[in-house]
Amino acid sequence: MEGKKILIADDEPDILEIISYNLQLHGYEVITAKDGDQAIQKAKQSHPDLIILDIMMPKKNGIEVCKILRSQPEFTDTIIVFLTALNDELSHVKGLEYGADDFISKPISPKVMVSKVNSFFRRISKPELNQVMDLGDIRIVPEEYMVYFKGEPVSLAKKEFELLSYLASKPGRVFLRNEILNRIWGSEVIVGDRTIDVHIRKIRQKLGIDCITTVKGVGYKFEA
Amino acid sequence: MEGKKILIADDEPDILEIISYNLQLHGYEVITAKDGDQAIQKAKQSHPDLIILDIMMPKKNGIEVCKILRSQPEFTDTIIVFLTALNDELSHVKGLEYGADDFISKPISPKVMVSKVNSFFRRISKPELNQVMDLGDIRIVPEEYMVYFKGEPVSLAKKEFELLSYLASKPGRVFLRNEILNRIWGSEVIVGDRTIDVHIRKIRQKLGIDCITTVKGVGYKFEA
DNA sequence: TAGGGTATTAACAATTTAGTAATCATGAAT
DNA sequence: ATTCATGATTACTAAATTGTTAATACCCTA
Repeated sequence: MEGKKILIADDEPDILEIISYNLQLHGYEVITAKDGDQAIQKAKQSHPDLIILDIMMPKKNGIEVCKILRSQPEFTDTIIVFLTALNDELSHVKGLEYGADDFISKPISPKVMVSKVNSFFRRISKPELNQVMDLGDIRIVPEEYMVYFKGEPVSLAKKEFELLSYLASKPGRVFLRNEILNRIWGSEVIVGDRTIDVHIRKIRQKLGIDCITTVKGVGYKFEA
Repeated sequence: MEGKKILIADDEPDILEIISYNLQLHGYEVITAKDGDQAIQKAKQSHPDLIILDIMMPKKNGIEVCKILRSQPEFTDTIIVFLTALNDELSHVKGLEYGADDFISKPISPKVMVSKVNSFFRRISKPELNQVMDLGDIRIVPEEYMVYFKGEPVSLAKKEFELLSYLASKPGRVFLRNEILNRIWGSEVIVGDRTIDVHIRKIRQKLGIDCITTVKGVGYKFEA
């Protein structure tokens, strides 16, 4: 990943050190911050592509930082990820509310950290994602969060839209349930088994046609 | 190839000696056996990545050894290769029928032997799975969980698809019923003997042509 | 050509998996 | 404060897949 910028905020210098060292080894540009205020300040001046926030930090905690950044237009597209203690359910919930994209549980090995970071970038670097997609009768316009069926606008909710865009990003290709969960819900968020189905159903309902095919025991695929 | 284990079974000590010496020079770990029974015993205790079997051996011949090993779950991914006399067509045919992956004709120079062995590992180490398979009129696209017959899409259920993909992964090679069970159902799951047949039937039915040949008493093979 | 073993087949039963509708919690909008 | 949309969950239903059985059919060999 050539020269992507990552901001890491944590109050433990050791962690900051070891993580940033390893990420730099893999070609990332790393900026560090040791508390919440610094995180905000550095984020504003360097515009990172990915921000990793420890929840527990002096000055402002990770959630506050996230909340503040998310409210600014220039950070709407930035990936924001939290570092959380292993079973910190509350932070997960709070984090999601304030626009976190995913979570990383501590403790974590540098190796795993790097691979997680790689996957975040893989996730967003899909070029299709911000481009208008024309697929037969269906046109997906990410900019507007809108889908058009034969020219008629159909408004989908956020999750529905993301789901449809994801599937449509590679028509014909089957996406496993797990892949979908990881991509749309994040790797550490656990949602019930039927949740995907329900969203799929809503999409089918709203579009009026069945452009999504079920592959039993495997997953779903988009077909024009 | 760092530390791959190779088992060679041949009843001529000279051949054993010269081949194993040369393979060791190239960084392979070599185990030798001088007859069929020993080959089976050593295979079980050392779990080699590649097994080279002379056809003509005391105790049990190469084909018998192959058949026995192939029916055990732990050897489904092991490459098994036969040493055959140059024009021994019959052994070639028989060998394929009992699950050999390839043949090496005798006499063979150590140099050629080493390069053949290298190529076996190269072939195996790249995961062919997920790759589109084009086999005459039939095209298998794992990504889509779809099979095309003369361009026409044919949708198979999960098990059917897995089964077909497996057989088609090596056209001409016969897969023993046990191998199929181990690979598609896993070694813990026990299903009746007729189950495979039924799935094979469905595949034949859906595809409309008989690309799967029955080898009575042994197993099935894919043929384009 | 009769018999043993083996595969094919169709019908059925079991199991697994997805679809659905109703419901709840939450936050945003009015 | 009430309403509304979203998103998740639940319990139930529907459907497809998968496995079994049992009645043939097939082929080799004697």
